[in-house]
Amino acid sequence: MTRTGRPREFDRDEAVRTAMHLFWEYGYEAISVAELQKELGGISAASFYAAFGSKLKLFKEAMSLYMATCGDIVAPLKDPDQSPRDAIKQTLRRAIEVQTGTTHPKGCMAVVAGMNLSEKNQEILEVVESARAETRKAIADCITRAVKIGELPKKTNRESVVVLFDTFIKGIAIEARDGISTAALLKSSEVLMATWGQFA
Amino acid sequence: MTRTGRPREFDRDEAVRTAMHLFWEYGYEAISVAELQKELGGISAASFYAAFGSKLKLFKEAMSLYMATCGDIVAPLKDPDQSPRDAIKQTLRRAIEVQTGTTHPKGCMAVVAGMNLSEKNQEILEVVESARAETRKAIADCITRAVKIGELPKKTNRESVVVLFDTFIKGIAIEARDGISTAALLKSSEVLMATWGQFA
DNA sequence: TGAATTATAGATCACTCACTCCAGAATTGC
DNA sequence: GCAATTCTGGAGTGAGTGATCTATAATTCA
Repeated sequence: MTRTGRPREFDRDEAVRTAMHLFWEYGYEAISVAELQKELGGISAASFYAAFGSKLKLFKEAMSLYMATCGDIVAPLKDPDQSPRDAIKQTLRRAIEVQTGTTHPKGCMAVVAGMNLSEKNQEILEVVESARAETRKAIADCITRAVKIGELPKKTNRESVVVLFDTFIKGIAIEARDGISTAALLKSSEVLMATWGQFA
Repeated sequence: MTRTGRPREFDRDEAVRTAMHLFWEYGYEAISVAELQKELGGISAASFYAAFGSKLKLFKEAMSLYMATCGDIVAPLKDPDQSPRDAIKQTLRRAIEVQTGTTHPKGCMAVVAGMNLSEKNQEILEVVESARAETRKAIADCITRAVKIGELPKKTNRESVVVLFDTFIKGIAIEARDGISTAALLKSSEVLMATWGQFA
C-alpha cells in the first residue's frame, strides 16, 4: 500500500535523530523551533508541523529514540543469565562510555534535556523523570535479584545500594558535562565496584 | 555617609534571595525578567534594571549568595584540624540535607540552574561550571591531604577517589529532584563511606 | 528653599517564541 | 486526464522576550 500525495523531501528518521542531538545538547526550551527547522535541513515551519505535530511531540519521539539507543544502558541488568555484579559493572561502563562519547553531546539526555523548564512546559518534566525512573527501577530489580540468588547477603539494605549506584550514574551526566575523562570515570567506577563485597 | 536620592522601595538583599530561589527552581532561561519582577514584589522594569543592571548580573549575584550560604558544603573539607574522612562524611551529609531540604528548591543550584542554555547565554555556563569546579577542587585537596597524613595509602589513585565522591555529590542533585528521600540518600552515603578503607 | 541624586511607573523598543494559514506543487489511484 | 492526497514555501498570528525611555516622585545636602 503505497502512500499517496506529495512525498516528503527530507528523511524523517534522520530528522528525529538530529533533533535528539539538539535537545540533548541544549535542552527542550533552549533550542527553538526555528533553529530545529534550520538544522533539520532548512525545512519550513509548515513541513515541521506536518511531520512532527508540535515541538513537544518531536521531543517525545527524540526521547524515545534516545532511550532505545544511546540511553539503553540498563540492558545488562535485565539479563537473567548474567551475574548482578557483572551486570552493574557493565551498566556503569556503558553509562560512562556513552555519556563521555565524542559522537554526540555529553551527559545523559534524560538528565540534562529537561532540567530548566518554565511553568508552561512541565509536561517535559514527566517525560524525563519517567525515563530516569526506568533506570532506577532496573537497578532495583537487579539488586533484588542479587540478594535472591545470594550474591548479596540477605541483610543487605537494598535501597541504600540502589540509591548509591543510581546516584553515581546520574552524577556521571554532570561530570561528563564538566569534561571529566572517560578513563577517570571508569577508574572511579572500579573503585565503587570494588566495594561490592562490603555491602551490609 | 547617607545615600542621597529617593530610597528604594524594596529590600534589595531579600530580592536577591528570592531571585536565587527562582533561578534555583527554574534555571536561568526558564524564569523571565517579567516573572522575576512580579515575584520580587511587583517592581517595575525600571526598578529591576536600576537595582541589578541586567538579568545576567542578578544571576551572578544569586549564584554568589548560593555558594556563600546553601551551597557551601565544602567548608568541612577546608578545616585542617579535621580528619579528611570525617570531613568528606560531613560534606556528603551537608550536600544531602541541603539538596533535599524543604525550605527551598531541590537539588544543587550550581548543577540545575544553568543546564539548558541557548547560544546567547553561554556566559551562564561559565558561572555554574566554575561553581562546580570549586567543589571538585575542595575534594581533591582533601584527598591529597588524606594521603599526605597517612589516612589513605600512598599508592591511592587519588583522581579515582576524587571523581568517585564528586560524581556521587553531583548525582545527589538529580536524585533530590526525583524525590529520593534525605534518609535514603544518607544511608547510601554511609555505604559509600564504609568503603573508605578499601581504596587502593 | 532649591539643587543634586536616585527610584519609580508606564509606555515602548526591536526581536523571538511556537504555531497557523493559504496557495501551489508533487505524488497515487482511477 | 483528473480527483484525491500530502507536502512545500512564505507570509503572518498573538504573545512573550530582555531591555530602554521619559517624566515624575522622593530623598539628602546646602
